[in-house]
Amino acid sequence: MSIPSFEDIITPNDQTEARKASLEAIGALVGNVYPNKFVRSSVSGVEDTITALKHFEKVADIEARMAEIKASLGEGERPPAEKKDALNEELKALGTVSIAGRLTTPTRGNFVHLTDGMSKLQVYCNKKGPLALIKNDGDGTVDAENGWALWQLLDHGDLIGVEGYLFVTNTGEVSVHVERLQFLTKAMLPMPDKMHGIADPELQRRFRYADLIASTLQVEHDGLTTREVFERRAKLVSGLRRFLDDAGFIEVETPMLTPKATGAAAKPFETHHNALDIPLYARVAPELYLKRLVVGGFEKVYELNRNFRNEGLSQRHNPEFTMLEFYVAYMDVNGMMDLAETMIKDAVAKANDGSLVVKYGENEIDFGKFERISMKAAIEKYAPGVPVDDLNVIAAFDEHVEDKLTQPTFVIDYPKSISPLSKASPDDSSIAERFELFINGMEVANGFSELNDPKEQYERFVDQMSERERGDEEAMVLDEDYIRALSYGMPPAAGIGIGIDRLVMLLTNKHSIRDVILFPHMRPERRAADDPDQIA
RNA sequence: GGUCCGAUAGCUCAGUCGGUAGAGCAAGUGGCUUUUAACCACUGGGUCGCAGGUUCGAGUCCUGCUCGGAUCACCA
Repeated sequence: MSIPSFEDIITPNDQTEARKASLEAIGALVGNVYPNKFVRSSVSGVEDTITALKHFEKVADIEARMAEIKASLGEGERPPAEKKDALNEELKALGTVSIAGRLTTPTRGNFVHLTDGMSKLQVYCNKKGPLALIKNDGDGTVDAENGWALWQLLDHGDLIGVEGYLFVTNTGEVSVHVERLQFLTKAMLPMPDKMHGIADPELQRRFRYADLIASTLQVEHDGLTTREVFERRAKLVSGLRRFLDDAGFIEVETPMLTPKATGAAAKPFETHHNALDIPLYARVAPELYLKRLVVGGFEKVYELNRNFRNEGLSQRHNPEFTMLEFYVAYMDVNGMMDLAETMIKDAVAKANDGSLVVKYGENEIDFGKFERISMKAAIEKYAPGVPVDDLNVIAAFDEHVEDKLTQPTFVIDYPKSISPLSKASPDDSSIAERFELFINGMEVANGFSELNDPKEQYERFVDQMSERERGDEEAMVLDEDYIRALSYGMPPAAGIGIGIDRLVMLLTNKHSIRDVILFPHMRPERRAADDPDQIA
């Protein structure tokens, strides 16, 4: 196994060679081509990122007034000079702004947009000057002669800092008139296609950084940009956290590496701890740890983090996925459905601009109302005539019902036999007090009244172990310590696990889980040098 | 793992019946310099995923492989 050369990784071509030549020429002008910092101004009261400036009251006001002026004009007509000049006086009074960003277009003309990833701001350089460059010599030495020379050496995608004053152009766009230009970092690779971005889903996922750059460079796109997908994901996650924190929950972190992979029916990833010389398993669920904490007196507790399951990949399955699990003491399954519904509505509204309705493919999903239906009633409703008995109820449900549950639906009354951690219904001992939430045919959440009788839990584990011996690799493993914990007395409690990635898919109209995970698992890249077929 | 589809310039894509490898963007040179995705002119850029086969001749047809996507199976 040889160490790849730099050229193995960044294969030279006409594009990289041109950028390398540009970088050398820039170095001759500015010195260090990888300076350590650029101090942005704070005209807007906070550090002037491009986004902060765009949202700055004064700038927004000028833009609004210019929009009004433009609205009164005919097609192609330009704003009258005296009105423009008046706005420019106001902008100039703000003084010098210093902003930094990535060039969204080549510097062919005098105008180019800089982006901070979220917003764009136009900057203007005049060949006739005055246009200086700031050297990267640590002292900020100003070279009054070579600003334009530097400008001409810049490439699409380079990162620069500019100092100048704000003004509105003849066409009415707020821009920065650059007086001093500082080179910050070179983009050695060409930018993605400005019209289409990165179209190949493999490359989007493998080169997520470039896909994210494309989000802000791209001129047109259908639906949300990749950047917007992950902004929405962040809003959902923070919305869920805020809801739970405000409701008095405590957030905890329980082990990711566990001596037993249990708490869910799934195949684990196995690893080995050298010092202890024991096998460890990446957790398949935090469930049993969280309930130990309920025993310990954390009556409202949640964990929002990754689970790992060593199973096939699909549009809806990634080997690691994010789950929100929480438990509430003294609550039963019905209380949990109420709570989950309230929480999901709250978080969806926060992430979806206040609306509870989302478009998903051909469907419109309304988070405003959640149906509740028993598993058997659902089969009778969606697959009338299909015989239902305790043996085939799950198979019949999977086959005939699941994909018909488009609107948010709590399916209740699961067979106890497939719910080894949940309490039986007081009315029917073969039924578990359990629900699953389905939206668009996808299982989004799973919850139940938690079994807290240590003896019965032990027996359920023993049943699971005999399932394992019959070859069911996913049957749960007995956890002796959990039985001990329950023996201290766990209050009656309800718990739930919510698949965050799937919820994000619904909110972003994405049909593959890999589009809502920044770095989904892919087969490793193969270099030509590793490929025996390609070695001459 | 099965089936189907795909892989052509840095990016997005065309390539007809098997007959000299194409466009737009990006890049280079020169011009222009208050523009709103693409200003004007010229130029360079290809192991057509990899390997083999059929053929006088393969981007195109056949076989195998690699990678990806869709779908089924498996799986929450």
